[in-house]
Amino acid sequence: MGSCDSGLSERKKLILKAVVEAHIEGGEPVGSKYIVQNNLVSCSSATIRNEMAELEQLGYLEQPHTSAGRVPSELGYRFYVDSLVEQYDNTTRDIIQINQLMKAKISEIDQILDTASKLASTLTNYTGIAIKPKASSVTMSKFELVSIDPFNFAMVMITSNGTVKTKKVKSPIAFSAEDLARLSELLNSEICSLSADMINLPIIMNLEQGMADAAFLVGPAVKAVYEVMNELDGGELRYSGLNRLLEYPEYADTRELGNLLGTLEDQDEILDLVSDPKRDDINVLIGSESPVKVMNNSSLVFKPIKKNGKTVGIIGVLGPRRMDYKKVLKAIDDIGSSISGIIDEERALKQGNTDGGEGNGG
Amino acid sequence: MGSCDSGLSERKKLILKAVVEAHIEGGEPVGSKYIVQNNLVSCSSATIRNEMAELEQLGYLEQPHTSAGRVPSELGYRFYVDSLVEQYDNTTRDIIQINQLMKAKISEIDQILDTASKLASTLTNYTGIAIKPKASSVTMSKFELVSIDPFNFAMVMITSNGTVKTKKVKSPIAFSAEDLARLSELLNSEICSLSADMINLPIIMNLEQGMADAAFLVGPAVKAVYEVMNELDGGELRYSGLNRLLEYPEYADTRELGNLLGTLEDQDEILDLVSDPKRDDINVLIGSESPVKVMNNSSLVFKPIKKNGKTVGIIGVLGPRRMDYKKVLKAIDDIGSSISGIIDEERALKQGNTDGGEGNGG
DNA sequence: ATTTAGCACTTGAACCAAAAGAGTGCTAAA
DNA sequence: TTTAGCACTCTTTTGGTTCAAGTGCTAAAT
Repeated sequence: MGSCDSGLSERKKLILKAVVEAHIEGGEPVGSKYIVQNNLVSCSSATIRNEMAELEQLGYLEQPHTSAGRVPSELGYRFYVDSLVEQYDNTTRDIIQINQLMKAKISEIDQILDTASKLASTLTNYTGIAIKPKASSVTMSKFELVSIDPFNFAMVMITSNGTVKTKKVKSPIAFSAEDLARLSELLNSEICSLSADMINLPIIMNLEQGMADAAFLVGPAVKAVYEVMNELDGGELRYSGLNRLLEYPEYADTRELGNLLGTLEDQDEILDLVSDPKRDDINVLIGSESPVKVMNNSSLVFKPIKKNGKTVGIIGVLGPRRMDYKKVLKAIDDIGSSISGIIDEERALKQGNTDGGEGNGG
Repeated sequence: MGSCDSGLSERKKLILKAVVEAHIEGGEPVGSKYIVQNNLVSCSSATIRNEMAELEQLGYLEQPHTSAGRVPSELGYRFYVDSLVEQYDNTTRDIIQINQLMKAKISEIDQILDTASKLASTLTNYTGIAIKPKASSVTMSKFELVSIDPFNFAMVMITSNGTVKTKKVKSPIAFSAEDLARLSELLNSEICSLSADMINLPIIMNLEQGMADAAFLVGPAVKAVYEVMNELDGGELRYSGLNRLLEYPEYADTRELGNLLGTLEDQDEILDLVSDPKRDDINVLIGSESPVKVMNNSSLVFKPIKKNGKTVGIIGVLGPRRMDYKKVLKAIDDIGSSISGIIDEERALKQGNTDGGEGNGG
């Protein structure tokens, strides 16, 4: 294609590509030295410098300041991407098949909690959280594996209660597309409709046997399944309005926020934390009162949602330790009461309960 | 109540409360000078200093360093919160009524896009986005107003297509609970099932007349309704995996991220941006190629989802300008194709199409 | 004609010391 | 018991100096 030529010599293209990819990789400006040291182009640094100067003049590279390396300009990225797209258009695409997974129904209680969480966030201007009731003995009903690169793939799982979970899995050894397909087949045939405690050694060994020389994939995969099952077993945490926390200087350091988010993702800790409320009513955990270390500068206000005197969910607000407790307490209390009303109403409507226990798994 | 006493003198309580509230308000350590200047306690700064020193010894306050003001300790917050809760327990709680709103069904396409967005985020380690197809002529089917404080309330709205939207509204003048109730009644009776262009001046004047001396609420409320309708009219944007962006130094400055998020919330801009794709296939907007200023350091890769040759949704990935385009392009392309397959399959199932379109989009 | 080596130059980052500013603790007077 | 005043402490800001990285250019080598 002539348009792809752009009048750039092959070497310039090579250098441009090297700069773009090195910058994508590392995020820092790329110097001429780096390129020769990594054998990305075979000539001296001086030559690279000359070429880079020209590439800059042509608009493909930029210099943050005189004594820094080069960074791709927008045009540079554009050139890189266009050439990628071109090369990509001619490639056979391996299309992900995720039919059923995408169409999984979200349960009603999920929706209620989700809305509650959003409302809590809007009312208080902090992050709203909602915790789904325990759904004991979850099983998997479908697996789909998606390759990311030769060492990573994503597991998309649909569970018996209709939740879709995505998990990234890292393989110790590079795997092939065939390996992944085989693993998918095996998981779907062997693991589906098994609860967590039914996945025992014989089953794992069976899987490993089935995978033959790609048995190394079984361990990480099973671990991911376990994790998801346990997460769901212990309930599920959703949050909304994360961005509101960015307003507060407490979270100006991104690491602080990152840690907190990490903790939220790692739901176990939070779940442990709220699963044993001291008060039946509204609870306030201030800073390190919570056993979760990373929350030392944050507070959590939450309230269990009761149904027949049994906790079926939790809603709350997460924010800086110096949150406006007055506002938050009121909001959570109101929303909590409102939801309880809804749930009770639902119960009245369903009327199908025999022993007063819960009737649905989600 | 003896437990509330804690052996603190009334003045100490007053000072503690002042410090807590000032710190909640401002986020900075509170000095003795500040307290007297704002007339929070009526004595000299020296006295306050003495009291604060004692409060610190008692564990209610802390000093970040010698020459800083005081900050509430966890015990301080705890004391404050406990007294709040106590006072709160005796108050009549105004419970929010949001029955139907909470139970609104999320449409299937929403769920598909949501899952797609999550998957995109997992696969690429950036933020996934999904844009819902335009739903022209949305109407509102229910309003619920929730008071935040005398100057702010939240509007929770359920729309004809089943989406629940929450919006915070600021009133120019303080309003009462009765005002809000009346407004809610009026909105539900007058605005429901009207499309955006049917809300005209007579209707607004009618509302204002109905609100009588609280007519000042009508303007902001109608504006919020308008906004929601326009947002939904133009589609809806969802994102997931925001936290992944925190890993990248590009977003180390929280403001950068905050701006970006603000832009995402302000969906119009992004919607404009993607609603006119240059390619039918995969699109890449690099930095300031997008007309959205705030995205100068970010890139957006997206792909329209087609059905009968018509765009019914968009999925994509948002990340730093130096994103791994190779990975992202592949992921988006694959997911997009997959979704197209699903949608087509659905169409095949529904069979409601009169003008037989082409076979498949994938 | 092109590539390479060498060197002077530029410039942000890191570091340090001094000055400024804020708020306290303490003492002595009211 | 409260208040005024002042010395003291500790962070923040400022300014200047050094350091290291990477360049551009010139002259030599291929």
